Order: sequence, then structure tokens, then C-alpha cells
Amino acid sequence: MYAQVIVDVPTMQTNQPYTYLIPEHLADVIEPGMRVIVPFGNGKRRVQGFVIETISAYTGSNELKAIDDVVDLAPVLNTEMLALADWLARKNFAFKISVLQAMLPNVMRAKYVKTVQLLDETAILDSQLLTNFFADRHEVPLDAEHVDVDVLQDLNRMQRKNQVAINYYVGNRAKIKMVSAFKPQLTATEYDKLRHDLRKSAKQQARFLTYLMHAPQQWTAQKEVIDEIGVDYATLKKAEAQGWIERSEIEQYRLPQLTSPVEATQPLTLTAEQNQVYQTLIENLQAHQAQTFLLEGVTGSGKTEVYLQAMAQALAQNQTALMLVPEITLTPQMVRRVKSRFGETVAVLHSALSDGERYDEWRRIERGEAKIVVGARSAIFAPLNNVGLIILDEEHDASYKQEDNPRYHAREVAQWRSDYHQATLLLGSATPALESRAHAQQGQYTLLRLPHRVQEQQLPAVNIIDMRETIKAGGDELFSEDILTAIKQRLDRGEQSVLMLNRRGFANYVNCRDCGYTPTCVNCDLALTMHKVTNSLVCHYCGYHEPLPVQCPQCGSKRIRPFGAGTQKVETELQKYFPQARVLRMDLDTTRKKGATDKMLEAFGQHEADILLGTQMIAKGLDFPDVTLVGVLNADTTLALPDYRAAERTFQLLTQVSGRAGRADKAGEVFVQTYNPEHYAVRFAQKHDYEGFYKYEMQLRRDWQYSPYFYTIQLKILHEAQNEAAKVAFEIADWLKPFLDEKTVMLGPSMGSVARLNNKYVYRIVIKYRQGERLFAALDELMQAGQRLQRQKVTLVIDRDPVNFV
DNA sequence: AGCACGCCGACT
DNA sequence: GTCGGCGTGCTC
Repeated sequence: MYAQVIVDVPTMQTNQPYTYLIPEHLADVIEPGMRVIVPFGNGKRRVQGFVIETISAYTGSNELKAIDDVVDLAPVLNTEMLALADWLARKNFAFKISVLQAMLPNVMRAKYVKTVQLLDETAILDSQLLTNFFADRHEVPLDAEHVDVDVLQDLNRMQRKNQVAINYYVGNRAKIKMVSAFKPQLTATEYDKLRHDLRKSAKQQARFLTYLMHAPQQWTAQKEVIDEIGVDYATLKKAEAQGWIERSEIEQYRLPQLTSPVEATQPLTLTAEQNQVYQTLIENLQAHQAQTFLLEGVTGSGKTEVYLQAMAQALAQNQTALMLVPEITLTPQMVRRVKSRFGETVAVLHSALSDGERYDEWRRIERGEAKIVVGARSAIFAPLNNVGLIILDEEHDASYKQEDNPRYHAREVAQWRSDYHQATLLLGSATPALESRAHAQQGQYTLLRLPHRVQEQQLPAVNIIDMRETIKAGGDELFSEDILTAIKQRLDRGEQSVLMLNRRGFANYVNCRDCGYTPTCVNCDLALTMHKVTNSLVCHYCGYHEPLPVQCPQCGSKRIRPFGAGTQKVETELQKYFPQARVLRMDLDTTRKKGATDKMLEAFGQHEADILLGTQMIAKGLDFPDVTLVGVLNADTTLALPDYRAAERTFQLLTQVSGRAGRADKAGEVFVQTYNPEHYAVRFAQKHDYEGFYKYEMQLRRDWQYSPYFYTIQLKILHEAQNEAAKVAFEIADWLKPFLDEKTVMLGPSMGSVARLNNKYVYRIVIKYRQGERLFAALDELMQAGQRLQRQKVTLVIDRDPVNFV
């Protein structure tokens, strides 16, 4: 028997299965989907690999090596996942190994350790250097980066003379947590009798026997019992010796905990609109058809309740359900809401979990113990069987696209899994991506709508404030009179306000008023952001920092001052206007700590603050009844992005954040401060008119030949030297030209809008096409050349359907 | 990725 | 002659 193995060497040349002999003792063990350890290359190098197939005959003529070892006792990837990985790798120009690894929890990735083993102790006696290096040890970790060059040279020489050996270890970081546990062995009556027979002084034994009388006949972790009923370890040992209990080590899941217990809730009564949507979904679920629905529902229309009830139906049909939420909205409130309906059968997968928690949640799903999964992007790979329903909430959200390798979009994976399982796919949003809405137009998706809020609340009135007028009248750059008045009203009435500072592509930077100079990062060429607390300038991309200048480095002027505003600055200003107001600031800095977001939102929900001031992160999913005012302090920064989706992003953001106002019985009001008050994205958002925006924007996209009329591929060419990056970019562009048909458009190469990211210059080629076969074939070929490019220290990125242009 | 092989200039 | 620098090719 032979195994086809994808090895953990992410390069183009090794992006293919290698055939290995299956040794006799593993013949009955090895199955596709298992991780194995295989020798690879010269010497004793060993790497992890995935068995993707077992075969009984091998036709090649070369001699085969044998699999060293298996990592798993059962496959970690089933046939579905193996097929999906293959498809994704091809579609997204990614390595197979990268996709396979992306499907599994991080801890299942191999950790490699290379060591030198001293075989001949006499060989180092003459050398102080080597004696120090080995320091009485026989085997020493060898990390070429941190070992002296002279030592490396000596070791090389010694290896040739067989005085040392180089060993490779493939480590497994996935640890199962084991705890000591016990299990009752006798009946309640027997325990009762034993307790009566005890001598009076045996207090602990008596307590333990009393406990055992009512204890469930199952394995119980002993620590909890020791703490709870006040017995000690010796009592348990004695009980075991007497045959009262059996003791053993059992596996314990590290379950992600919410701060307070979850109380069960019942399904809410659906409105007529909701019910109509629900019925459509149910019919499809019962028919077991792979069909995609686009649910276009205004903010507050009760989409989540429809999701929950549809998931309940999937469970009732003995199927499983998967719900994806953007990372940022995967707040404890959302988790709580799902758990309150479905209890322990819910598994949660998101970035805030520890490695152990994520691994255990993954195993609960894999073993079929969890039937509902709520998670962020990568949860789309959750190992659920028999999937009936997949939901993507906020389906337009850019975070569903993975921005580094493998560059998949969760929506396309969802579509694939829906086809595979004949499952219902539900895409929900108040502001669907233009691509999705267009699919619905063409009939690929079924459009469902929830145009009204539940309980017939009105959508909030949106006031557009022309900041040009405010400045002309000598007003404040940050707060117009109108917004200040509105905030004051809320404070007087004891209501809450949410203020959003749109920070996308925007920073609180320093600017010289005399010569216009702005300090930039020496590594990234991005404007540095001012941090008041440390009195320094910081690069948000690479972390570089320098002290705040008192004089302009270019012209020596002292009038070098902050320009624009960060949340800190706005908070300070706000406090000046309203010294008595309690302001809660939410941004990257204040929410970095684990659980901080949770705590702050809870506090705001308890009305412990009057104003919530934050960045984009507050735009989604929050639902607080006392919030009657939403202010967008600067709507323009998203409009200025060098991206054809700038208007779409702005519209989505304004609509989302407006939805935060007035969600209960109180009417809401929204103020949007902008220097572009007549921009269509602002105007349509003011009217809560998604359909209007959609039609208008589609027209523009057609005129400019952009998605969804054309597909897009973005190539990025990165190099430390600008001329080298440019040279390669133009070479690639010239090479590609003959493969493009006449309807395909190539833009660039152009210098990336953010030059010199991480010390590398970026050049960008954007290709717009309708028919991609020849182009894809050419790009595949280009990938093959990736090796040569890498040796020139050029990084080539192929991004299909990019969502960001940087 | 990681390693060996082979070709070249520079040195004991 | 030999050492080591780097370009090139291969890994079941």
C-alpha cells in the first residue's frame, strides 16, 4: 500500500502529492485525512504531511521512502474537506498545504525542532567555543539564526566526520487537557450502609459517602468535588482503595466561558414579514436543496431571530447549522443569544479564544457533540457533518475575505459546502454587497426582504451637516453646533449617545502649518500617528515610534501640530464641552485586552456612561434601548480610499451606524458631519435607501467596468528596492499581455497607494476580465515562476476578487 | 523550506 | 590545491 501525501513545505515546486510506502505496522491505521510524519529531502529531515489518498499500485520508477509515523489515530479531515481544499487551492492560487492547514486549529500545525547530537565527545575537547556550545549536553537545539557562525562552520566539519548528527523533530502542540476524575462504583443503598458503619471521627469519609449517594454514575472531575464538599485528596484515595469509586484521568474540554451564566430563552413570535421569510427558508430546508437566499433586511428588522428559528429547524431535522458573523460583531451578546436558545450544543470559534479552547471547540464539533457553530471567517471550515443550513450574517463584510494566504472568501466556501451538503445558504445584510445583490437580480440567489423594523419602529431621521459651512462660520473642526446641541439634549434627558470617528485610512497625524511636512514611518512611509500618553509618534502598521517633534525637522518651524483627530483627542474635546458627561472610549487601544470589549459594552448597556465614543468597531450589532443619538464625526475618510468600493463602504458604514439609533420605544436621530454633503453615498444613506444606492452604483460600476460587471484580479509585486519591484512588475505585465483577450483590461503597473509597507515597495497590477480561462492558465504559469521570483527576493501576490486595494 | 551540487574567485 | 560564496535544481 502507498499513500499520497501533501508535505508541509509551502512552495510551488512541492505543491503536489508525494508517494510514500505505508509500512506494514501502519497498514491498517493509515487513512486519507490523517497527518503523518515523513522523511523529505536529503539527510534526516522530517516534515508533517497530510495523507490525501491511499493507493495499491505505484507506477513510477524511483525508489520510495516510507511513512515514519502517524500523528492522528483518526482522520482530521474528511473527504469533504479534502475535496474542498483541492478546489480552494486551485481557485485561489494557494498552496495545497496552506489550505489544509487553514482548515484546522492552529495547534495542529507542526512545530519543527532541529538539534545537533554530539557523537564523539573527544572531538570538542580542544575547542572552548564548542565546549561552551554543548555545555555538558549531548543534544542541543540548533537554530541557525541564533548560533554563532564559527560554531556552525565547526559543526558542519564535524558532521562530515560523523562526530555530530543533525536530528529533526516534528512536534505536536495539540494538547488534550487531562484531569483526575472518579466514578461511583456502588449503589446509593450500599453507600448509605457504609456511611452508617463508619466510625464517628471519619467526618470527611462521611461527607464523601453522602455526596456519593446522590452523585451521577459518571466520570466527574475530582477537583470540583474536593472544593465543593470539603474532602481531601487522601479521602478519595482511600475511597478508591475500598472499592467505593474508580479513579482515572479523563479528558476535559476547555470551554470558552461567558462572564455570567446563560439563561434559556424561547423563540419570539415572528412578525408577518419575518414569518414569510422563515416559511420560505423552512420549505427549502425540508426539501434539502442547495439554494442561496439573500436576506435584505433593514437594521432592526429582526434578522437574527429568523436565523435562530431557521437553525432550530435544521436541528429538528437532525441536521447541523453553521452561522458566520464578522469577527467584530462576534460579541459575547451574540454568543449569549445563540447559546440561550440552543445551550451546550453550540460551539464558538473566534480569534479571542485561547489555542486550547479553540482546539477543544473544534473537537466537540468534529465528534458531533456540537451541532451548531457560531464563528468568524475561518469557522466556515468547522468539521460539521450533515449540514442543513449555513448563514452569513452581514454578508457584505470585508472581513470574510482572508487577506493573506490562502486568500479565500468565506462566502465562496459557504457556497461550495452548501452544494456539497445540499444545504440552505442564507446571506443576510442591511446593505448587501453589490455582487450579491446583482446575483439576486440575475436569479442565482433568491431575494428575501425585511423592509420594516419589528414593532413598527421608524428608522431614525438622518441629518447631514455640511462641515464646510461650520468651518466658514468659525466653528469647531470636530463638533458642529448641531451635534453639540443634540448631545446636550440627550444628556439633559438622561439618554445615551453613540459617536463614531471614522478612522479608516485616517490617522491623528502631525503636520507643519508652515511647510506642510508630515512625519512618516521610516519603514512603511505611512503617516505616523500621535500618541498623547507617551508623547510619541507611532506607526500603526509596523510599530515604529519616535518622540513627538517640537520643531519641524524640515523647516524648523515651531508650528508643527496635530492635524485631524484620534479618539483620545475627541474625548478630551468632548469633556471640555460636557465636563459632567461620562464618556466611554472604544478603540484599538482600549479594547486590546481580552474581554475589554465585553466589559465596556456591558457597562454602556447598564447606562454607566452617557456617551460611547469609538471607531468603526461600534458601527455594528450593538443594540441598546437608551441610545437615541448617533453621530458620525467624519463621514469622508472612507470616501477618500483609493478603491472602487469607497462609496459602497461609506454607504454601508453610515447605514450600519445609523441603525444603532432608536431601537426600542424611543425615536432615534442621526447626525452625519461631512465635507461632501451632496455625495450620493451620503444621500442614499440619509434616506435609508439601499435599493436606490444599488441601482445608482451599479450604473457607475458598469460605466467604469468594475465588479460585478467585471471580475477583478489584483497582482502585487513587492521588493525592498523600488526600481526592482517596478522592473519585475513591468516584466510580468508585458509577459501577461498576450494572454489577455480584447475585453480584458489591465491597469498599471502602478505604485501601491501605500508604498514601502514593511520595508517593501509595492507595485500593483489590476486586471478586469469577464472570461478568465486563458488568464487563469497564464497566472498558473506565473505561479510556477514564483520560485525564481522568490530567489530575486520578489514577493508575488495573486489576489482574486480583492476586497481591498492597498 | 532546506539542502546538495557545482561552478567560480581567493586564499593558505 | 582547498575553502566557501552563490546560482540552480530536487525533494516521493
